[in-house]
Amino acid sequence: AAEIAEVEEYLAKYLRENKAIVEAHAAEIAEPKSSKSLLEMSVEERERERTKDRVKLLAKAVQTAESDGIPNKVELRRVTEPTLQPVAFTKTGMPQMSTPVLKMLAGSEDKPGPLVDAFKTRKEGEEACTAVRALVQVSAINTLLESFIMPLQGLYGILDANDRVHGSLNMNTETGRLSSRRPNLQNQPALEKDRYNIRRAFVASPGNTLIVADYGQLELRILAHIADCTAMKEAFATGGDFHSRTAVNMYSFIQDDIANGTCLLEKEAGSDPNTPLVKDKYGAERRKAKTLNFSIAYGKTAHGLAKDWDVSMKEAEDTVKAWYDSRPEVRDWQERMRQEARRYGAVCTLLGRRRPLPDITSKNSGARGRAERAAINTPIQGSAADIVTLAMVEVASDARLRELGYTMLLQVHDEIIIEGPIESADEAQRRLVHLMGHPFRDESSGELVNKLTVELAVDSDKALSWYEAK
DNA sequence: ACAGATAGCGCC
DNA sequence: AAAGGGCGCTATCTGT
Ligand SMILES: Nc1ccn([C@H]2C[C@H](O)[C@@H](COP(=O)(O)OP(=O)(O)OP(=O)(O)O)O2)c(=O)n1
Ligand SMILES: [Mg+2]
Ligand SMILES: [Mg+2]
Repeated sequence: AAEIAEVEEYLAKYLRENKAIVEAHAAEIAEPKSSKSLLEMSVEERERERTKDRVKLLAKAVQTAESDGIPNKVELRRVTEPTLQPVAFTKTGMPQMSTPVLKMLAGSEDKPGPLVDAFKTRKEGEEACTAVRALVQVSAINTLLESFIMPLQGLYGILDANDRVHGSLNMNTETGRLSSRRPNLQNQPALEKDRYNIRRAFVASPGNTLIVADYGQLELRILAHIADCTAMKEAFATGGDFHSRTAVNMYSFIQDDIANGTCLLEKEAGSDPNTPLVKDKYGAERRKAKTLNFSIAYGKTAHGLAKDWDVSMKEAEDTVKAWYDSRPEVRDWQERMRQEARRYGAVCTLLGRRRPLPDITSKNSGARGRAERAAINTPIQGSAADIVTLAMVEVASDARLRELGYTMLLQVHDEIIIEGPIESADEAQRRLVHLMGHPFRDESSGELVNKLTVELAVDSDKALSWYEAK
């Protein structure tokens, strides 16, 4: 609601500033769109159509989505054609109207983009830029409302008689992960992105609690094991956290905080237990670092890095090089996986799940590059899925958890959620963490063990709602 | 009017 | 947008 109010306020301000224009063009706004294509029109007709589209755009922007909906791409295209040079084209050759393109065209309040020059007067151009900026915001919020809020409000028929949701878990992915649908419970907004507090809608039954347990740095641990990377395994053996380390490298203010003694990189023996860790104090920064770590690990190039993170090509190259130089075995292992894919047309996971990669020999460099990156990702992501599946089998069949009244609700790739009576929560939580940390069954002894050469660390929390369990 | 593709949002 | 990987949902675009 706060977010919607913010946008409405923005649009209201815009309305005040542009009301006169909208009113002055009431006639054109009322007039239906010409059925002719822009190409068939005379110069005068085309000019009138563009004026019409522009003022309709303004009118819609100030009305917000409730009445007429927000302008669609065709309308935006008609406003920007034909004087504006298209930035990019769709597959079928139409000028692209994607969000990055629109943002670029509209620019910022201080510095309008090229759209400003697409109109007869400067004033008209600035108005159009303001409208497009407003529309990009409204559009993003609309997507959130449509794909997360409205389904949970029951607008698409996915609720049962008690207003509960029962998403399906599917076995349909290339790597062995599960997916979830109707609703997708594996992509609900989380943490700072959960601006509507959607996760508060997911609650335990009365008398019960949710227990959430998530592996720490799961795929990096598996990479260290499979590639047999000495530096990574040593780091994990002493409680190392690569996402935190990367966050420190990325943000000088975290470095300062650590130098100041008011923050700790990782938990280590003999350190003050009251000093907060980077992981807890800088969670948002650590999540950005996580994205960077996995992006590089799974084949992101310096070019892509420079673009996405807005850094120089030099800095991007140094970053990728440093990442691999500190993990030489990973570089070699990835090359072996590409060779394996070329030789056998497939790669395998820890438990032997096999993914065919026919495009590995494609003459299309785009398709081939994709297959090469899949060849280095699938053994890791797929092995992580293997391990989580093993853990889920143990959780589902565990006699103690059953006695305590706990049932498994969901997995989110490296996270397992169970629900049961509050009074047994502590023991159930310890049990869940233990099962996830020791998901393999030893053939001879029948004991649950961890067969990897790295520890499987598990973070866990419990709460009445999913929102609180973080 | 329909079906498949695309765009843009979210998660791991 | 674009040479990180793996997904799903909704509205819209696009071709028939
Ligand atoms: N942008 C992302 C996010 C996640 N993953 C994969 C690798 C992760 O290991 C796994 C699980 O996601 P988490 O968010 O739980 O990440 P980690 O387990 O690595 O970190 P944390 O210690 O915060 O749980 O999903 C990925 O490939 N790309
Ligand atoms: Mg994790
Ligand atoms: Mg996770």
